[in-house]
Amino acid sequence: MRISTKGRYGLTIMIELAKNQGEGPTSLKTIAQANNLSEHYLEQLIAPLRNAGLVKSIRGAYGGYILADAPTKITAGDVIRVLEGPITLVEGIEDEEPAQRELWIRIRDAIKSVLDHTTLEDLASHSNDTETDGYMFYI
Amino acid sequence: MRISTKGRYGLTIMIELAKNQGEGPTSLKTIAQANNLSEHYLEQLIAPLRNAGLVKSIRGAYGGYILADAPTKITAGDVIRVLEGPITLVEGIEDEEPAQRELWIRIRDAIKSVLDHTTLEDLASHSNDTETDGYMFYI
DNA sequence: ATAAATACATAGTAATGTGATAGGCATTAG
DNA sequence: CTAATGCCTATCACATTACTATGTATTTAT
Repeated sequence: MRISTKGRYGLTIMIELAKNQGEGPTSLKTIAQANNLSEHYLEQLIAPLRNAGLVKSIRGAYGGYILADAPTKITAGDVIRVLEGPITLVEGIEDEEPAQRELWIRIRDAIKSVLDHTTLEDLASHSNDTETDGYMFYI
Repeated sequence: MRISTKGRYGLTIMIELAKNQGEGPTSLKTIAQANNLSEHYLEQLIAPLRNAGLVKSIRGAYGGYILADAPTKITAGDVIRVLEGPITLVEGIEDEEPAQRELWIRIRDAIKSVLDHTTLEDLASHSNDTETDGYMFYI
């Protein structure tokens, strides 16, 4: 139950685009350098985001990417769903054991609620928070 | 962001033990056959549950496993935590990008709340529900 | 005592996913 | 034209998953 770097880096890209919104295209090179990530790897992550219509690309020199919609209209769920795939908490659809079904449903709903109510604007506006707590990321 | 069969089958074992509570030890063979699972694989899953003190083993013929505590005292979180490891939503502890921190914290808290408030008794008492909806497992 | 049933242990393995790296083609501003 | 950038395909090392295989140790029923 881990969110891979796909989703995390994808969100990083989208947050950067949200911060630069209205200022012309932002290149992946810029984002990669600012976040110390591999530009080539980010290319692979933004391809599905483009195909999903979440970003628009401007090709050629001084090109880059812009958000396809306002930061208030794009949610973390939009991004995570594209990059982490059709997220299945459990795989077996015809689960022979109904005992666990309600548990997964409750967890799914909880995650879904958070993802779909957090917009890129929410995330971009917290970029300057600095408090850190490593344990916070363990369940 | 998927819960593997480790966690699922582990819960299956624990739910079976909860249902048979007070009726002597239940063998893995019985549980494996009832749920159409590999007994050998279940052996590997129950080892950490035993080491964590969630179940007790009775060796020898007509032995098996019993819950180490009442089904009302053991939560889904106890089981999932043991089998899915120290669950990290994200890995980087010293995250350079604080923008996403609050998102992961919210999701973590939501999942944690569900896992820690669902007991084996809750799960065992829903064993006979039969409604099915495949889409329910996608986020 | 013996045989059956069961827990306990270790190793191997095919398939898949992750997190990249490498190289090159296509497009466009200047 | 040239540099900057997007776009595309391939490859790869590593870890994880979901088992399977092959035992050994322990206890009970007979």
